[in-house]
Amino acid sequence: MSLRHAVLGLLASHPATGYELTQKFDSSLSHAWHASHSQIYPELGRLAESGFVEVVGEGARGSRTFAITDGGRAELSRWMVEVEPTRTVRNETAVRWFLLFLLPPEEQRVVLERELAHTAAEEAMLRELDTVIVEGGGSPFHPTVTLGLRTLPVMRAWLQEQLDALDG
Amino acid sequence: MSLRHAVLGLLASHPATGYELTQKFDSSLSHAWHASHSQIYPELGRLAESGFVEVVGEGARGSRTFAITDGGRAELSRWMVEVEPTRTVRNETAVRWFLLFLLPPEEQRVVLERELAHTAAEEAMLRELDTVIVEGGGSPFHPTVTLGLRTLPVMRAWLQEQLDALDG
DNA sequence: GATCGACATGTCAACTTCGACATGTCGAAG
DNA sequence: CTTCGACATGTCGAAGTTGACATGTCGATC
Repeated sequence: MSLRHAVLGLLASHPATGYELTQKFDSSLSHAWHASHSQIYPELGRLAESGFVEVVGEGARGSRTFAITDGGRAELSRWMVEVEPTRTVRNETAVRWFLLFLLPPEEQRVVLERELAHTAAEEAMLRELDTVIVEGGGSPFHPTVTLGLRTLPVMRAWLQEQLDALDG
Repeated sequence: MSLRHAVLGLLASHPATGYELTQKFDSSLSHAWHASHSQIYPELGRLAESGFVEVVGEGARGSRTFAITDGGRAELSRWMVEVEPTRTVRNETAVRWFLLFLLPPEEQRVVLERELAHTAAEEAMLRELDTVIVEGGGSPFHPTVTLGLRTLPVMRAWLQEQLDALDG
């Protein structure tokens, strides 16, 4: 279960409310792991019970800000360094790209154009995020943005090539 | 649920037994979707009930070979072209890379070296698969292998840079 | 003819995830 | 003063996934 350590990791970077964590799962972490608020709130409760996070403040509308504890930091390190990674992946887009060439050419074209547009949009979003981070003085997550900005053009070029091959 | 369409897609490429499909999920499809035999056999049953696949032969040890039907092919096309893709991803390795820079440098180094070794091994495996496919006269899945052979070196270079940055 | 590893299928309880429902607050704009 | 959208948390049944248990066959090697 990576959810537990993903939440712990986000809190290791900065204290946050469940709501803010949900937003981070929707934005920065969305390319690695998906989770909705209905998973995040119970998980925060379990992490608190384990002593890995604690409530450090209460704000408007009943919001509670959680922070990682020393025990939580130790657990995060232990998991990152000592626990053998689970290499299983679940990525519907990758399944679709994999199966694409079983379709008739005209259907391939429709899918390729949709994927090309989506990839270009992702790239634009990442470029914007990159600017925000650089101008904001950096972030421990910046290297991952750099990686995305290198892999997305490779994917976009590949999609374009496949599209060109349909015509050629 | 992509499992259904991943199984359907594999059968669209070639008839297969549940056992063979399990092997394909462990090898070629492993970078896109993970599933074990305990999911695949019941799914084959459900696909047969829906009329998307059918048993086309029985072999040794009670094995049954399934093939896609015309209805199955239509369903695969419908899903690929008309159903809006779910863009959610679940990738523990990506979570680990994302959280890496929250760790102390010495722990980063350990993780980076492990990931570098794993990425190099993946690359070697894909190169071998590429050779097998090219010598075997091609495959509808070959373009995806090409994509992997382009993205993996980008990732490997990135990992190496992060490692170099720890020393420099 | 015994053993062993790959082939082959199946079930099931525990756990994780999804999507809908539910409830309420706060600030801004009309 | 009402309305509306963002903020904020929570539960729960249904669906999907995992990992262990279970069972048996076939071919090759000793």
